[in-house]
Amino acid sequence: MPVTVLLVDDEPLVRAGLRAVLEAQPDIEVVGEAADGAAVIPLVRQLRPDVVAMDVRMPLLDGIEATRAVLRTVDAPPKILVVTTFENDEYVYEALRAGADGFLLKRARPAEIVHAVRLVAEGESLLFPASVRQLAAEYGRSGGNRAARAAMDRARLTEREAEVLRLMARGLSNTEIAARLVVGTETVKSHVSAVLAKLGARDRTQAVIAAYESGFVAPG
Amino acid sequence: MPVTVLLVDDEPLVRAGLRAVLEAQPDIEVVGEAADGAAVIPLVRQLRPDVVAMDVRMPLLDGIEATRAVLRTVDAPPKILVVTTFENDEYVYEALRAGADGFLLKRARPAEIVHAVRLVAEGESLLFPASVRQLAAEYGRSGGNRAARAAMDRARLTEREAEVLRLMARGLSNTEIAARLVVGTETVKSHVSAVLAKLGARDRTQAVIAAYESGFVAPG
DNA sequence: GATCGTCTCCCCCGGCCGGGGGAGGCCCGT
DNA sequence: ACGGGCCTCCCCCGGCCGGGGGAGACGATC
Repeated sequence: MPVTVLLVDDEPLVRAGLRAVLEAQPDIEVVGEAADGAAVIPLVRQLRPDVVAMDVRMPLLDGIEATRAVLRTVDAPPKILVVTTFENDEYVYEALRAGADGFLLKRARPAEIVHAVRLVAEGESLLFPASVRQLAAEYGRSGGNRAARAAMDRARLTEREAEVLRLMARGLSNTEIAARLVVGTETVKSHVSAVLAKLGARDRTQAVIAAYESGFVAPG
Repeated sequence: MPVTVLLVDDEPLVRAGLRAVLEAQPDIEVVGEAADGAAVIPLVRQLRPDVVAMDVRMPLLDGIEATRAVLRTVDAPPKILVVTTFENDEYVYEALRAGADGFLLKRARPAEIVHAVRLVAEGESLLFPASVRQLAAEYGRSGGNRAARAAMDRARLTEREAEVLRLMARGLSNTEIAARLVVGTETVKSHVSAVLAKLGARDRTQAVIAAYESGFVAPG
C-alpha cells in the first residue's frame, strides 16, 4: 500500500510543487492539503495520512504548534516532516523538539524530497538530507548542533550500535571494530548500516560528525 | 570628505541596521549594498568605497572568497571589514588571512561599529578586539587533545587543504567539495590525500576526528 | 505459544575512496 | 633564469564501504 501524505503550507505554489513531485511516485499518494495549521487536526483524523509535510511558518497556527497539537491529540499520529525555506530556521529546531521526525528544505531537489518522505514514513529520522548539507556548506556551519542533538536523541541506538558508533568515532575501520568486538565483519556492517540509517547519515564520516556535534563523544 | 561604505550581507535586515547606524554619522556615507559576494566586485569597481562591510556567511560566494576576489582583482582595493555573528567563527580567521583588515560583531554597540569603520578607513587593522583575544585564549587551553593539536600544528596545511578539511568535517563527499570549490574531483582528491598524509590519517573519517580533537573545528 | 527486538552472519554489487605516479601553470624568492 | 611551493588535472587500480535482501538464534513480553 502506498505512503499517504498530507500537505500543509500556506503557499498554494509550494503545495502544488510538492504534490507534483510526490504524485510522480507510484508508491506515494497525496491525500489532502491544508493552508494553515488550524485545519490540520481534523484532516489528520479524517484522512489518517502516514506523513504530514508541514510548513513551519504559517498563519493562525504555525508548524510547531500544529505538530504539538497533532501528536497530543491524535492516536497513532502520522510522521511529521517539517518543511522550511531556511536551514538555519530557529523554528525548525523548535519543531524537532516538539516531536517532528525530520525536516526538508523547499529548495531541495525532487529526488531528495521523495527520499525524505519515504524515510520518515519508514520511521527514520533525518539529520543530514543532502539538501541541508549543501546549504549548510553555502552558509557556513550554522546548521548543526541542536538538530544533531535532537536527531541523536531520536535515533534510539541500541547498546551495540552505540558501541560501534563510539569505535567509529575513534577512527576504526569495520575490520578493526570486528576484531575489537570479537564478531564478524558482516555483523559490524549491519550495525554500521543501522547507525547510519538512524542518524540519517550517508556515510561513517557524517555519523562521526553527528557524534561530535551532539556531544555523544566529546573532543579531548 | 566622508568615509564611503559598501554593505554586503545576505540579510536585508542587517543591511538596514548597519545603514541606520552608519548614516547617523556625518562623516560616514553608505554608498551601496549587495546581498551576496558575487555582486561585490562590480560594485566596488563602480562605487570605489573606502570600506566594505562584508558578511562572512553568504550564499553563492562567501565573505572569504569575496575578500580574496576583491583584493586580487581591484586596483587600490578598499578596506575590508568582516562582519560576523559568532565570535568563534572559523571563517573569520580565514577571512583575516585572506587579507581582510578587521572584523566586527553584529551584536556590537553602534558606537563600536562606527569606531571600527573609522579605524579601518584610516588604515588601522582591527585584528584582536577584546572578545576575540579572550576566545583565542580559550582555544589555547580548551582545544582538547594536545597530541592532536601538535599534529595539526605540525601538519602545516596549505590554505586550500585547510579549506578542504573544513568541508570534509561537514560531511561533504569529494564530489560535493569539488562542486563547492568549483574545481575537478581529481583536484579535491589530491588535496584530500595531502591532508591525510600530513595528519597521518588513514581515511577522511580519521582526518575529521583529528580536526575535532585538535580544535581545528569545534562542535557547536 | 507467538511476536518482537536485538545480535549475529551471509551474498551480491555498485561506487566512492585512497594510493601511486605523473604533469603543466603560476607566483615567489633566490 | 632557475628552483620550489602550490594548485590544478590526469591515469590506473585495489579495496573498503554501504545498500539491498535474507536468515537463524536468543531473550523478553504479551
